[in-house]
Amino acid sequence: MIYATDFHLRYTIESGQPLTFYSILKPSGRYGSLSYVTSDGFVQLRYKRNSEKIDYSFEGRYKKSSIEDEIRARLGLDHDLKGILSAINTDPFMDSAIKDLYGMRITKNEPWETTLCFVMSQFNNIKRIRGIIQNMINAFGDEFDGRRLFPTPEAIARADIADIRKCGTGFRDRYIKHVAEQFTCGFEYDRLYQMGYEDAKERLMELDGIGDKVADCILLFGYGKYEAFPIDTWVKRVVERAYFKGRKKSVRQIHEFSMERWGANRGYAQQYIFEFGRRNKIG
DNA sequence: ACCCAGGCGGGCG
DNA sequence: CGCCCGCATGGG
Repeated sequence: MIYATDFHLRYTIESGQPLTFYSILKPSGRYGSLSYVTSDGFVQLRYKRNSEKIDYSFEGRYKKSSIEDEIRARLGLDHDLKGILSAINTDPFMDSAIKDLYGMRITKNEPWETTLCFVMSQFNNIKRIRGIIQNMINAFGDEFDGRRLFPTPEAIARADIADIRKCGTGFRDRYIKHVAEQFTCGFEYDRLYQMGYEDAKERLMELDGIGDKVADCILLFGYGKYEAFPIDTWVKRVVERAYFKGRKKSVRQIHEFSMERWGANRGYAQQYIFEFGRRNKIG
């Protein structure tokens, strides 16, 4: 049993971050049930009304002794949400986003899983990304008790590029193949945990198919580096509108602005801007 | 039919 | 640097 306060399950899951939570969210307000798959197994959660407790069950290669810590980490439940949000609440716009979405947390996913999902995300939409990821799970995931786990980089590295494309990846097929090969051999992705944000980002961007925005997503959702501020079409438009009277700004200028305004927790600021803008169709 | 989607790489000035 | 272009695919 996991205890969770200042937590909104639906906002967290629906805000486009842990894309492999492809499956079943049965929402009811801030509560609901959720099941997701990783490369290690399957997890089911029930966040119960009134008790603010999360019931869980799991199958796969998880250890009973550490599964609660893994779920807490994945859902961002150990973050000091109150403290972070009060630190980034610098203006009326952010204040309304925070009031609207209070309890939304930044999840911590596996680096490889995050990388695959966000390489897939370029020039794409969230609904279709989820479908393609599901296809890749079905096509390349190891079988466990009749179900498919999240595919390993090895499975995709040795796959035929035409079979990758059959999952619906489109032109991203060669990026996916390349990144999987690098994760299998040559790219020491665990080292990025020890590296500073700037260095880690530079290293990620050496890979074909990973640019400024995708690198920031990987660092934010896959490595827990909250200095990352992914700038997609939504965030760019919303920031221009809310903070620059609608004037066009370059990605570089928005990076500098976010750094000055929100500092070390600007990744959280980004997530509230993104989801608030998307839900209210601002931009 | 037309437009867009959590962008990126490459080529140009 | 900044700007512009093509890129697969499916849903509104």
